This record gives sequence, structure tokens and C-alpha cells, in this order.
Amino acid sequence: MARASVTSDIFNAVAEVHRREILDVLVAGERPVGELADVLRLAQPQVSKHLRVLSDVGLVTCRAEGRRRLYRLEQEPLRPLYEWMQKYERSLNKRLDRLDGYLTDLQRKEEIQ
Amino acid sequence: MARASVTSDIFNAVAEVHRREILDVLVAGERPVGELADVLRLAQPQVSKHLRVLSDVGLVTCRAEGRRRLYRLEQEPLRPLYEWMQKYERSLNKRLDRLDGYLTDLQRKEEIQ
DNA sequence: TTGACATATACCGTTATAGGCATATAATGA
DNA sequence: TCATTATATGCCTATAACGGTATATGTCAA
Repeated sequence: MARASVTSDIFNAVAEVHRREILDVLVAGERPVGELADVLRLAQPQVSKHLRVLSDVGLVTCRAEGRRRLYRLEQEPLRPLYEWMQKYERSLNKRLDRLDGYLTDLQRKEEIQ
Repeated sequence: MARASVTSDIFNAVAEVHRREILDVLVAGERPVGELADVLRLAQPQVSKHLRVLSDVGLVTCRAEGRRRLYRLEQEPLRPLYEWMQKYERSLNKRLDRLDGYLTDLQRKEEIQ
């Protein structure tokens, strides 16, 4: 067998560099296939295929506009990945660190009083 | 060509279910190979191979203890994945957004005084 | 209707795995 | 030293999936 889980889950969908690059472009707003191909210097069929994978996991949706198809990022499917990471992010997350520091300060002040 | 990027980057290392499961166990503390195999119901060679992949990207380290090898989680290599996700997480964690705004307000008030 | 443009799909060859199984390596204890 | 335990590695097979190229589908404009 190849890999147990296939591109049809978010983790694998996002594991591919070009697909991440596509998402990175789409984060700025919707784009037609051709423009993605230009920007990322990929052949159009390759882009279409990657978009298919991303679409299968719900990470992108598209609407037709004339002969073009505008693809749009959908963040929600990233949630499982995000939540999985939460277990590990403690030392990585500056926001939480900031909160942590704030709470520590509060405690210290209370102890002094 | 197969995939552009190989297991030797964090995104791919983490794309495999069993490897994520291994990390999920190790987050509680270091474990010997055999125990991982038991808990995850995997054959020992398979576990060793997954550990190799995880080790190659720095996600685990190990120390020998007698004939056993205790594997330990290293979170730092997750940073690229974490940072990549930051671009997309806004809508995923509204609570943190709210908290962030609150803390910013607090700081501003303190600066004013 | 025809031709140009935009995108999706199909087919092909190549390659990187993942799992299964056997075996090598290494440490311990009798 | 030898048997046992713990782990790593090597070999094999099957398969997923990437890129490349050709082609199908679909839309618009003249």
C-alpha cells in the first residue's frame, strides 16, 4: 500500500508545496485558474488538478464568470489541522505567551497586596 | 515525478495518520518503541520506520536506556507549519481574536496613564 | 457557425512511499 | 557464551499521486 490516507484529507491536501502556494495566492482574494498558473509558473492542467484536490477537501470553491472560473479560499476546512496543532503550539504561540505573561503579572500583583 | 516534496519536510511528515498518532502519544512524555507499537496496534518495524521519518525532520529525538530507546517529542520543528497556518487562522479562532483585542486595549490604557 | 480562449479530464510514465516479513544489530541476564 | 529481548534495516509488492501532453468541454465574439 501507498500512504494510508490519501490526498482527500486536509493534512495531505496541504502537504503539497504547490497546493500551499495556491492557497497563499487565494488568501488575497479569488483568482481565475490561468492567473494562478501564471503566478506560480505551473502548467494549467497541473493547476486544475491541484484545485480539484483542494476542492475535494473543501479548501476552495469556485464560481463561473464567463469562460473563467474564479476560485476562492475557504478557511473552515483547516480547522482540524488547526485544532490538531493546538496540542503542540504552546511554545509556538506568541499570543498565548502574551496572555501567559499577563496572567503571571496579575498573580504577582495580587500576591504583593 | 511523484510528489514534489517528500516525507522529509514537516508537512509531509505530519500528513501520515500513524505519525500524527505517534506524536499524540509522545506529547504526554517519552516512550519506548515497543510501547508505541502496542498502543497504536502497529507492527514494531512500521513504528521504527515512522519514527525514522519523524526523527529526520527533527520532530522526535531519542535516548537509549538499556536495550530500549526512549523517543521524545520536539515541538520546535512544527513552527513552519504553525506559521504557515497563521495566515489562515483568523476566522478559526475568534476567541483569541477577541482576547487579542482586549489585551491591546489594556496595554493602550496603561500607556496612557 | 466558426475560431479563439479558458478550463477540465484522460492517459502515460516515473517515483516515493507504506505495510509485511525476514533479518541484522545490540544489550541484558543466566 | 548463549538465549532473550528491543530495535533498526533491508527487501518486496502494491499503490497513490505528480508532472507532461493531448484532448474534451464550454463560453464568447465575429
